[in-house]
Amino acid sequence: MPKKSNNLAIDEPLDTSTGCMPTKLDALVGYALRRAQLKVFQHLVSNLNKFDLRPAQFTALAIIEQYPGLMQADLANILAIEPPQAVVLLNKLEARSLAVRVRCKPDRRSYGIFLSKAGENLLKELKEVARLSDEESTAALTAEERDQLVALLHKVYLPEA
Amino acid sequence: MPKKSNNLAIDEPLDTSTGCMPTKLDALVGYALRRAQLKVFQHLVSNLNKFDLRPAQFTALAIIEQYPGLMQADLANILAIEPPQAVVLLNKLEARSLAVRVRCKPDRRSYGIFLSKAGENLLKELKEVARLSDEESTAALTAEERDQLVALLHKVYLPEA
DNA sequence: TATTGTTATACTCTATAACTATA
DNA sequence: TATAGTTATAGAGTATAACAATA
Repeated sequence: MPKKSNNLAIDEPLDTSTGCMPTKLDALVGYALRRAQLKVFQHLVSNLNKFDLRPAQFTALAIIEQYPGLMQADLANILAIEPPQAVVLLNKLEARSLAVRVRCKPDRRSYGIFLSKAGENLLKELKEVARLSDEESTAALTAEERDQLVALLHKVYLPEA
Repeated sequence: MPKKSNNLAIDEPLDTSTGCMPTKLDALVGYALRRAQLKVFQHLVSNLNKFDLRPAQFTALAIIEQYPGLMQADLANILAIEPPQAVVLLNKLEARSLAVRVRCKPDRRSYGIFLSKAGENLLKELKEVARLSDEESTAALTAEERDQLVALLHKVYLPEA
């Protein structure tokens, strides 16, 4: 019979030191998504620390490259953040001369946002860092499984499909 | 030839109103994970709002059910939060009489944490809510794809495997 | 001296309302 | 009046240091 070491409902003390305990919640998509996202995200955060950048700042640079001249409101929409957050984010990028706001001629309320040459160069490097960080934090997957995972995730969050 | 409507690098204004813009970043696992997680998580948040509960509180209830009598430090470890966060979380659960702290006889510094009968009953309901929320927010997936996704996510964040 | 839980604190992220300047 | 951007502020979530009680 099992030994009884104390008066609690569990006889064996839990060993929660291994970093990640499997629970019954793992069957939920939302729970599994959260745990996996947290791991991959934190790995990227530590890789971007060397550049004194946050993931959202890297994302913003990539979006500005893809849509040069876009307005702040569009950047906020694509990043899924509120306009006030876009302001502080852009302030930091502009203070580091990675991006610039250019007053729009036809509508002088808005700006066109562009990457600086320095921003372009840094982004090129960051993309490789992100790709590598991705592979490292999902090293348990084969390349094929990684593609499968990304395809399934797209089905979840991209419209139409 | 394409019409030129302004002096920006893009000729056509962006339509970012559709909720989610595809970008080149979608090829990154981390980015896709984040977007999908955000969508599924926010759906759960709005479903749990009816119960005035946050996802972490639901998770805590489920973990306490699985490991009745566990210590606060273990709960913190499994939830991947810091001990001070576990304190406020448990304070709220205890204030609503969903969980209880019981002083541990052999080591009077620690508590054993248990669900109340009300906590057990509520958790039963919450599990169904979470399962349904999961299915709704991943309605673009077949049941088989959902299982595939969960299996791939486990490979990413669970040890050994 | 070390450990469990706690308090206090701070820093980030997020969300909202109110303001400005243009339209 | 409506819109683009901004400011101010408040609420979560998260992390650390310092403390009390117990071992």
